[in-house]
Amino acid sequence: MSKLTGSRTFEQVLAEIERRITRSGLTVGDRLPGERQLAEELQVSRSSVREAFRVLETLGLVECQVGRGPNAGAILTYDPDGTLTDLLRLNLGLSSLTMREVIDTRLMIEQWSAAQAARIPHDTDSTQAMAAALTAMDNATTPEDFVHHDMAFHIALTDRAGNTLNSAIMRALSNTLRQYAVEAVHRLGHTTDLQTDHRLIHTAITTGAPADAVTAVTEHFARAYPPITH
Amino acid sequence: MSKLTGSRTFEQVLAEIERRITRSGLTVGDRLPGERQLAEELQVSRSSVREAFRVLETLGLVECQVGRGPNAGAILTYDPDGTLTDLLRLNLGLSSLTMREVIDTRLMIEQWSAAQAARIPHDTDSTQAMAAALTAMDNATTPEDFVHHDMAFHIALTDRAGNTLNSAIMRALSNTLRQYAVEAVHRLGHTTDLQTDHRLIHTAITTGAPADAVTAVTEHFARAYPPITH
DNA sequence: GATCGGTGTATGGTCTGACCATATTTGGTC
DNA sequence: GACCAAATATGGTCAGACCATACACCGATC
Repeated sequence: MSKLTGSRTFEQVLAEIERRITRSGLTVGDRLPGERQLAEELQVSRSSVREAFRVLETLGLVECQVGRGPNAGAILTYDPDGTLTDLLRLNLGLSSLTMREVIDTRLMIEQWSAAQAARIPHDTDSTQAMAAALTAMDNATTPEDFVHHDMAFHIALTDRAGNTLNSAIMRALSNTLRQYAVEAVHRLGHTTDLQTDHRLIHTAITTGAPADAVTAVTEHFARAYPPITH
Repeated sequence: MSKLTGSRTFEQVLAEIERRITRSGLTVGDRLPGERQLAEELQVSRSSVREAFRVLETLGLVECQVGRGPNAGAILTYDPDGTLTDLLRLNLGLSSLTMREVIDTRLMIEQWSAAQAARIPHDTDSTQAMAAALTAMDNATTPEDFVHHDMAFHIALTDRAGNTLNSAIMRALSNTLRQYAVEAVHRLGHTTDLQTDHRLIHTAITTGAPADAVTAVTEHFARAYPPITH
């Protein structure tokens, strides 16, 4: 239960909201009661409700909109990426995590995803996304632009494996590594080798060769994020 | 920057706190200014500071203690597990995630960790933790007790690979699967096969056989979490 | 001098009530 | 029917008060 049950009032509000979500079958897109209404229903102050909402918002479960109408209020949503990205960035700032660990975890997910993607039947969405990212990288003129489409390529690869949890983690890891990747491209000075890697990965997946896909991903990472780096 | 920069006041407070953490080299164990002081320094209301603190607390970066003295106030800490556990549980509640995805991600991490652990030199701490968990599982009398030590075994395995990010994710996944695992043990009716698996994994790691370790982990999961399950 | 106990105080936790900004809804006017 | 203005519901913010807690301080006692 961790932080969602406790003596503090806002934690009890959290517990009640979680109860309503699980019991009453609330799902993504549904609206939560307004702050004032929930405060009165639960006999707590609006401040406590608001603190609970901040927690839910941090966890990527609700989005809050001001104003009036069907789009206003707290809406249940699904966005773990933001939470995970914040979590990674702040822990990197606190030095309780190293860039190398982030890179290794991303390699782990991509190896796994590439193997899975090569085994399952074609998924037009993610396949097209990968192909589009490849050509976009060919046409990229700046490192920033290249990295943008590079991220799209690797995310599409992960999505193709079909595990939404891995996809969410992958997105957060990519966000965290974005600036790092831009600098890496600047250092390399060119992107031809990286694109060669990408096409090897792409071919291995589309031709259904899991082992080749894993090897290609591994070699790509060795080139893009050599072990020397901090 | 995601949620940490925005127009809302508490988001600016968050940005300022993050700035202080990264710039001023604040680290785990240090104290943040009190709510009242920070409110005055930043010329915002205490409510806004509190909402920012709730976010930081949710992200596992600070712990708040009431009272007075060196242990009171907001202390920088490091506990991503709690955040991730909440995140997983709530997303399972929202049905935006399935138990199977959680299990697959855990398998991925354990395969990777087992391979890493078998390659690196012995680490007395985690090696002893694994051995202790094995004997504790032998002596366990209830499924709850068994699962408790089973979790310790698998977490020690992951820790042994030396990636704190993977360890944090692994802990959260284990927490999420705890009840599920207890029920699985009840269904099985006995734990001898599981223990055989554990000892195979343990031996493969301590004798430095990465491939065997991966195989053993994979087969263990096939037994403990067969693909039929919901 | 050391120990014990009461008081002071800084801290987070909560509540109330007010006001603002925004976006939709409502209703009146042309 | 189209358009514009007022009403309204919503989150965002603020100020100020009070409570519970846990340590700090200081005096009395041994």
